[in-house]
Amino acid sequence: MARLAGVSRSAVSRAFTPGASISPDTRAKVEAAAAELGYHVNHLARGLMRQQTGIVCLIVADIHTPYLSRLLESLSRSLQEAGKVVMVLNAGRASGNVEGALRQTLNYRADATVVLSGTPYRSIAQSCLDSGQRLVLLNRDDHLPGTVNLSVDNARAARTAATLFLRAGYRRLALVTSGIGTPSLTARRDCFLATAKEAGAEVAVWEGGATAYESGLQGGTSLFSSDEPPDAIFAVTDLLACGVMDAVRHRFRRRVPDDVGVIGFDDIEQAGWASYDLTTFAQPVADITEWTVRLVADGIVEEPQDRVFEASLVWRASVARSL
Amino acid sequence: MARLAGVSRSAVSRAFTPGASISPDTRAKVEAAAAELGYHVNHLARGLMRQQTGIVCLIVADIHTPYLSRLLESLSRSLQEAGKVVMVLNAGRASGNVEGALRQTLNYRADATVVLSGTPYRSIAQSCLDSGQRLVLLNRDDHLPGTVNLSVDNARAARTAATLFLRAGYRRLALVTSGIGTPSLTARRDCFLATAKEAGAEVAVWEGGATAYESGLQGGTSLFSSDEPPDAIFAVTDLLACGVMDAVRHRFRRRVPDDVGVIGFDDIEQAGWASYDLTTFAQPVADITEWTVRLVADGIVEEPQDRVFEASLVWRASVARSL
DNA sequence: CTGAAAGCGCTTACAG
DNA sequence: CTGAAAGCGCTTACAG
Repeated sequence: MARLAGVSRSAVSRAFTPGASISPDTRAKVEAAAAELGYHVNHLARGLMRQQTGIVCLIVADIHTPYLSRLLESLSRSLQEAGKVVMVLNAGRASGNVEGALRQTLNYRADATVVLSGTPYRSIAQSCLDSGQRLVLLNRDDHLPGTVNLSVDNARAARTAATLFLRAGYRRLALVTSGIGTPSLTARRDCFLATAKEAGAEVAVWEGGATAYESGLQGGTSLFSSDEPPDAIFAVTDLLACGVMDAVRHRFRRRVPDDVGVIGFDDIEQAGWASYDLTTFAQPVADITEWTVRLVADGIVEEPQDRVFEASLVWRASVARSL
Repeated sequence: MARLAGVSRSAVSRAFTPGASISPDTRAKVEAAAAELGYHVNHLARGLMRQQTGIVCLIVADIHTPYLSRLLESLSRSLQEAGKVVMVLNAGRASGNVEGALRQTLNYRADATVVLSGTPYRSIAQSCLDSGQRLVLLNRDDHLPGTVNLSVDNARAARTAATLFLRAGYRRLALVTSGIGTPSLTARRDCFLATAKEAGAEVAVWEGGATAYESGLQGGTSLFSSDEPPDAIFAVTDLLACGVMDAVRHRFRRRVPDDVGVIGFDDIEQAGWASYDLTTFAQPVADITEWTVRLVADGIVEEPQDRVFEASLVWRASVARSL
């Protein structure tokens, strides 16, 4: 390559390094040769010398899920636009775990890794930090020193949900959540329960299954099979909420929002579909993305700070308007 | 590292190479040292020497879409289990294009790349091939020599859809498709139209927008605003079908399947939800995944062969049973 | 602005 | 089974 261009290896290196001091003339020669040979800088070799590879790893499970796939889309796009390249490490049950993914992260000398699902052990996370990685955790509540936590104000949203129901005149509240107690879901549950209690309202709780449509279907069915079914249900996730609504409507012929109010969380695309028209809280995907890029790609060095973003209420038609 | 273990660099290399000749004794020493130092083999450097990096790139747009995110999940999981690591290159409009993604593929010396969305130019695809990459294209109809095409039998499915409608007694057929003429969508449209024509049935066509729920909503609305609305609609995609159903039901108060039959394509999760219960064709995700892994990770060298998989009919409740 | 040299962290014949 | 040496494809001081 250098030979064909008639210059030194250094020169070709400089030709592909933005801002390197090289004359337009030699650059042209290099570019011509590159075009002829189909030459592409080997970023792996480059990463070996510079102290960065340009790789940022995204550790995630349940990619097929509406919220996570949207976050993945947003993150991958923005990271890419910031000049990074995204490695996706699937940490689902069947496909290895968070630890294995974190190890890959080390093997490929990622500049940074962001954990969307699961919680890493302290020890391996520390290894990542030690290797110079930036580590950002999304929606975890454990705080590892040196990492950054980006999260959502679950407490406030859950409180709002309870308040909304009460104000609209619903009295027999219920909560549907999955059996997988991630920090986010637990926070939503606890705050909803606490707010209801303060207001003197009882809350029926259904907890089980994965965070999926089927669980919502089950939960809704179970709740409505009791002697005194609820008249308002906070489903801790839109997927659950869709299941709940379908149970309520198709299995029990109840109307939403007249007979029963429903609130979800995430604002997945389906929440806006006419069949659901679900009142919910929108995940601050843009904020999460923006800050992740800032932390991970822009090399902000100032003491990394945790952030809590608001999940904004999206008013739709699954809750009766206050009287 | 080698020093701490008291062995040569070669020895530590062999300790991490499965099947290398090394005594249990020195392996133990190396492992102990590795644990103490938190050492992880640098796969980038390794990739420089061996002729493979272990990286396989997935080029994809619209990751947030139900079908694509499911395929991505399946592919990433299986590739990972086969010992590969997945790089996701977002080729959406706003985030660079297929060419840019393919260039990254070259920069990172991927062992293989699979194109889920978009069609690469011949020239750059050729560069990938020249660099020794395996290149698999999903659902494209252009055939680049040296690449493998994995696709779905769109023609047959579309023919089946038309036949099903006709047999069930529907007479005023319609087709809803997006304005983006990907090979798959075009094939579905053309075969549906041809089959209907053979049977002497006219088909109203609505074509526009992205392949999304909103387009379906629009298409359904437009079709039903005419003097003679259809009584059966083949939506070329489930997302479109959901939009169509919502338009039909919520805007025109028609019943599915009594007043109008609907068939979709993809079998996304939502197609199975009680609010839709959509008859559709299931994408052969398992087949696609299996063959991709086989081609990409298992190093099958035999002359690469294109494959066409069947999309199996999933009978649900959006089409009336034949009389 | 340019080139020769050293080095990034590995692996792989090659001897032993 | 093991080590010394060469080399993968780059970048980066260091002189000029």
